[in-house]
Amino acid sequence: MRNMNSTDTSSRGEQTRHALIDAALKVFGQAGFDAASTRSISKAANVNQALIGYHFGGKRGLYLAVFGHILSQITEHMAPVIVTVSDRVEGFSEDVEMRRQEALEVLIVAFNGLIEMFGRADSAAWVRLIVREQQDPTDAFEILYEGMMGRMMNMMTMLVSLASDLPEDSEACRVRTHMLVGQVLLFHIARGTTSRHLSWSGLSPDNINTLKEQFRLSVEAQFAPGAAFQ
Amino acid sequence: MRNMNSTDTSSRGEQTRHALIDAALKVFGQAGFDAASTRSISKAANVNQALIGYHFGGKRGLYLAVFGHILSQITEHMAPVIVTVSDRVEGFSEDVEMRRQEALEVLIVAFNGLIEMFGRADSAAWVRLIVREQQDPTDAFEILYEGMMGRMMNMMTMLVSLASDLPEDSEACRVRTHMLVGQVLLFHIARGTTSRHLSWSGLSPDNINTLKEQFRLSVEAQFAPGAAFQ
DNA sequence: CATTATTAATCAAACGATTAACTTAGTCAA
DNA sequence: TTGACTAAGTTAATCGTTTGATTAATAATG
Repeated sequence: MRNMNSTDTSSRGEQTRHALIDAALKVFGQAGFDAASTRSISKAANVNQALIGYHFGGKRGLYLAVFGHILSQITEHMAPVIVTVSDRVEGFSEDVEMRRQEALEVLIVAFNGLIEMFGRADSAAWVRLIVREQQDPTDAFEILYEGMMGRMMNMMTMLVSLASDLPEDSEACRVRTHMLVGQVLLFHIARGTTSRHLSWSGLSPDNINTLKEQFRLSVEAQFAPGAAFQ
Repeated sequence: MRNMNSTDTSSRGEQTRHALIDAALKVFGQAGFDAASTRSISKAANVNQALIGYHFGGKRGLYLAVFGHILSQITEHMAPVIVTVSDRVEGFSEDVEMRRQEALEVLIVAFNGLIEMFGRADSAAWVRLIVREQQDPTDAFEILYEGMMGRMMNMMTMLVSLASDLPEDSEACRVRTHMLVGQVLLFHIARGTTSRHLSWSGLSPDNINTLKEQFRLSVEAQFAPGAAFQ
């Protein structure tokens, strides 16, 4: 019964699928998987409820399709960042101290890409979905991690290793990388506390700039030549 | 037949309420508010389903009661930490440099308290609930923030201010404080990524110690006398 | 004219809430 | 000590809704 036509990208069915994924992204993000009803999603997409079953096999199938969409969004945004990082890493100096400084710069570039991606207005919906999946990951999270997030974490870890004296595969290096990610992501994850403690409503471009600036100061201090990094 | 005290805290009803809150904490934490059914909660509590309505007015009332319970747990754990901090702050030196060093030490003590609290085995259930509430806070989150979390954030901000040159009410100071919290909390919030990137399953006492150690190194570098703070 | 897509209607299951009957426990007059 | 009386607590059953899924009939497409 169900059929995924991949040649007609703007066929009738394709439009419906797109409308459903778009609406589902918002409704799932707002309410979570269980609280979101297929009826509210189909209504938001201006589409008959039975079409969810027809095109995606069911509610769960639509949910997974949403994560496929998120993955493509993230990939699209981070691809140029990854290319930039790869290019610059190849040209790193032989000198240890110079290379540390270069790696530090690239590390900040990479994290700025992360901050900007999560700062985009339309990312708010899928940040919620990702956070929910983090709690007890399912197949949906697997799509993201295998597709992109794992790669990004490894890239960040490599840069941290180059910018410090920590071996790339050491636990300390991975923990410190994780902490850097935490410094950035909590502003998006813990909106409840963020909005109250900082009196920020949402994350304006100004707020994003403040974030990038303070993160840079923090990282430069942590990776300063004299810093006790072991 | 007059053994039972009339002002007792372990009357029949009180036992039922406790059993329900205990079970609800687990089920709500596991599945979230919507996916958790009153039937599954009452079954886990070995109690009739109608008693949720009788004792708490309904599902939502039980949910709020669970957050009241969480608040008391957090308060219980953090109270001694807050006392310690308050005491030591009062005895801080007049000398600026010495005070910075003292504040840094106390800051680490305070954060270690935070790390230990979230590291407790039984905290996993309510960490999930808090994270869920962070996304779009309701009355339930208000209970936590007004009751404890706001106070703690302000305390941390004060310590950051004393350990740096940042004014306590400056945006930079609050942002940096928030980043420190993020360094610690992401390990509990983003379990999906944590477990994959670090090959940690759950958070063992060893992992907690690693966390404290690496956090201390990070903070000492960030607050080193030479660090460019602001 | 056959494939693809859409529609309204309907299904059984699960949901939160509520009811009325029933049990337990503490109070107090006799 | 007893036993009727009352309030608090508990129980099984049922209420009306909403849920995700599925059906058969219809429409659009190329």
